[in-house]
Amino acid sequence: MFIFVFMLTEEKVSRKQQIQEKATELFTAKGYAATSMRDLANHLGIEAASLYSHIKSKEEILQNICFKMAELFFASMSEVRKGEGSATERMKEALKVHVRVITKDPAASAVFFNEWRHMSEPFLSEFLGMRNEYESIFIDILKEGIVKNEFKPMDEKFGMLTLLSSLNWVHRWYKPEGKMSAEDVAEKLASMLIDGIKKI
Amino acid sequence: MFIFVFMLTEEKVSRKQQIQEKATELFTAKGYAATSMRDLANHLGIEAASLYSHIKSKEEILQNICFKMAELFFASMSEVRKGEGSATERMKEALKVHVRVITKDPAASAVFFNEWRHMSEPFLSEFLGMRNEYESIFIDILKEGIVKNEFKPMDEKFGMLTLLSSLNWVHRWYKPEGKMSAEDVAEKLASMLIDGIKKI
DNA sequence: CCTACCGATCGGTAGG
DNA sequence: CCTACCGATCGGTAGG
Repeated sequence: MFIFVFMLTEEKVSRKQQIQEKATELFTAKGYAATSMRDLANHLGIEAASLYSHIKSKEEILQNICFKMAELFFASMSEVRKGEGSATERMKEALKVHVRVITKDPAASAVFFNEWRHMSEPFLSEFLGMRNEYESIFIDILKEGIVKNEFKPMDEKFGMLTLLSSLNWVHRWYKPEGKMSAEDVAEKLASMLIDGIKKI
Repeated sequence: MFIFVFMLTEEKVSRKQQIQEKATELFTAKGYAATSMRDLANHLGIEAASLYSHIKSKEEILQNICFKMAELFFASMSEVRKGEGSATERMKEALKVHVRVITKDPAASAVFFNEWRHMSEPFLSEFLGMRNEYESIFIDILKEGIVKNEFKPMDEKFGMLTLLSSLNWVHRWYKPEGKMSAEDVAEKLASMLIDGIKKI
C-alpha cells in the first residue's frame, strides 16, 4: 500500500517533465546551442532517440520553457495592474512580484532571458511581442508616477530598462540556500530601485 | 598619392582584425556555439579553411575578445582607484567609466558578458579571477561609503551586483544613433543608481 | 525505450 | 587563400 502510493507520487513527474527539467538545467549551464540531445539523454540514462517519444524536437523544449516563464511573469503582474494605490506602491509591488517569479525558478529564468533568441519564427516574434507588452506595464507605471510627481522626470523607456536589468540579473547570483531569502531579495532590491527613481 | 594614402589606411585593418570584428558581430547576434567557422568565413568572402592562416582556433577568437574587454575595463578603473574624493564621488565616477567602456563597443561587451563560459581551462579560471578582482573594486567603494555614512547599510555584494547588473544590460539597448548619447547614458544611469544607495 | 542508421554540418588539417 | 578532405558529432527517423 505504501509502495503503491509512493509509486503514484513518483510517476507524477512524467518523463516529459523530467526531460524539460533536465534540459532547463543544461541550457542554463551550457547554453541551448552547446547542449546536444545526446547530452540530455545521457543525463536521463536513456538513448538520444528515445527522447523523441516524448518531445517533438529540441526547439520544442526551448519553446515550452520560454512561454511557460512568460505566462508566469504575466500572471504575477495581473494582481498589480488592477491594484490601487500610488504609482510608487504599485511599482514596488511590480518589482517584487517580478523578482519572486525569478527566485522561484532561477534556471528556467536564465533560459528565458538568455536563450530565447534560438527560437525560430513564428515563435520568436510572438515571444518578443509578449516581452514588449510586459515591459509596457512598467513604462505605464513610470509615466503615471512622473505625472503625479512621485518620480523624477526621466525617459520612461530608459527607466524601465534600468529597473528590469537589475531584476533580470538576479537569477545569476541568487542561491536558495544563501543568506538572503527570496523575500529579502525582492524587498531590498525593490527598495533600492524605488529610492533611485523617486522624487526626493 | 591620394590613392596610396588611402590604401595604407585600408590595410591598417588587418585580415586578423577583420576576422575578430566580424566574429564579434556574429557571436553577439547568434551566440558563440551557434556561429560556425563557415558562417564567419562566408561573411568575409573567403573559405572556412582560410581562416586558419590568421587564427589558431575558434576559441582563440573568443579569448581575444573576452580578455581585450577585461583589459579595457581594468584600464578604465585605474583612474578611479587612485582618485580622491568622497566614496559617493568615486562610485559615481566608477559607474560612469564602466558605462563608457560598454557604449564604446556594445558588441564586444555582449560577447564579454554572455559568451565567456565557452572558454576552456585555464582561460576560464583566469577570466573569472579577473572578474572577481574587478567586482571587488566596487565592493570596496561600497564598504567605504557605508562606513563613512554616505551610503545606506547594505550587504556590499548584493549592492555591487545590483549596480553592475544595471550597467551590464546597457549593451542590449544602447544605440549610438539613439536619442541618448553615450555620455547621457553614463550620467543618468550613474545618478539614478547613486540615488538608490545613498543615505537620504 | 532500443538498435541501427540518415544526411548535414562541425572544427580543423594537409598540401599547395 | 584555395581545394580536398578528415573524423566526430549533430538533430532526427524507421522500425520494432
